[in-house]
Amino acid sequence: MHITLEADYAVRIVHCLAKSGRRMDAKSIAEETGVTLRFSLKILRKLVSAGIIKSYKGTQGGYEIARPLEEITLNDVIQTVEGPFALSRCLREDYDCGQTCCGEGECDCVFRDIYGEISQQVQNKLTSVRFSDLVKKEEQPQ
Amino acid sequence: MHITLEADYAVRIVHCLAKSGRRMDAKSIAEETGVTLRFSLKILRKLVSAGIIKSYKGTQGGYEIARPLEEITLNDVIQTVEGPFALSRCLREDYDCGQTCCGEGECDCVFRDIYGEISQQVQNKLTSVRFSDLVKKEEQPQ
DNA sequence: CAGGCACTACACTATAATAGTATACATTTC
DNA sequence: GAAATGTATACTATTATAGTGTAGTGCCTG
Repeated sequence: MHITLEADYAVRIVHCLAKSGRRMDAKSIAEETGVTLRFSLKILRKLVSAGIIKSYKGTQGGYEIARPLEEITLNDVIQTVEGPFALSRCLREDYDCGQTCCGEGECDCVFRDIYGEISQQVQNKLTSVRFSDLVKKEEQPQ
Repeated sequence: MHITLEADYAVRIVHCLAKSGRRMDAKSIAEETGVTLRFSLKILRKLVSAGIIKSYKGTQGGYEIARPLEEITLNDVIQTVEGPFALSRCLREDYDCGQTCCGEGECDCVFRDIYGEISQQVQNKLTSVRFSDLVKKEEQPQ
């Protein structure tokens, strides 16, 4: 029902890096966001793979935002961790709902369309939120 | 991330009763919906408590829809099983997100508003779907 | 008015998904 | 070349979901 804690953490982490505007090492990110170091590292790697942040090894290494904040949306970050938002399992391609109404593999019941539409709306909404806006909003409260 | 299977089953069950328009016993409902009998019974009880369906004991007992189909929405059914839709845990009253940005008990970060707004939209959408429409839609396909 | 049918109640177990951790390794800078 | 920092993969713990067991209650029918 909820987005996972991991996705929630990922959002916090990107937000943290976006706010700072500088390179930060995993330890600082973990402290700042309240996520354990190890779990942060795991999430950071996924964000790197997704091209949302860049990593640098060695002394003075760390992570920084990889592209303009205008081009990073909430949906990008959440999707990196848990895939595209789907209200019901039957929207997943590989899911077999087992309903008599539905054929093999592909669910075809009346609810699929409704769930699909709602999921699309959620994705659109999440896509409309850019990290540039979030950072701006906090700099000038109100 | 997804609504639970239980909620999904609950929707199928109400839909099944709505379509039939008659009293049905748990066994028939279970067969019709593909949900195991025991789990059906559990869900049926919740739906009875919520006033969505009525139950009758004894021989010739069973379940039937308790109010006009126009007054039963997808949201009613899903909410009965899993409470109001909330995209993130921090929307739950009792949840402490542990973030440094947030005070005790009440989360106050920038994302809360966004998640809250989206959750409200999902609820509105789910509330707009009445079982009367669903049954009608299937009687006259297209 | 008794017997069985059908729902009720609650507590328990199993499974799966999420959350978190351990260990070993690969780069980079000083 | 040593310390700092990220990478990779596999493992364990915890929680939530899904499903079951057992006993009980009320109602209809014969």
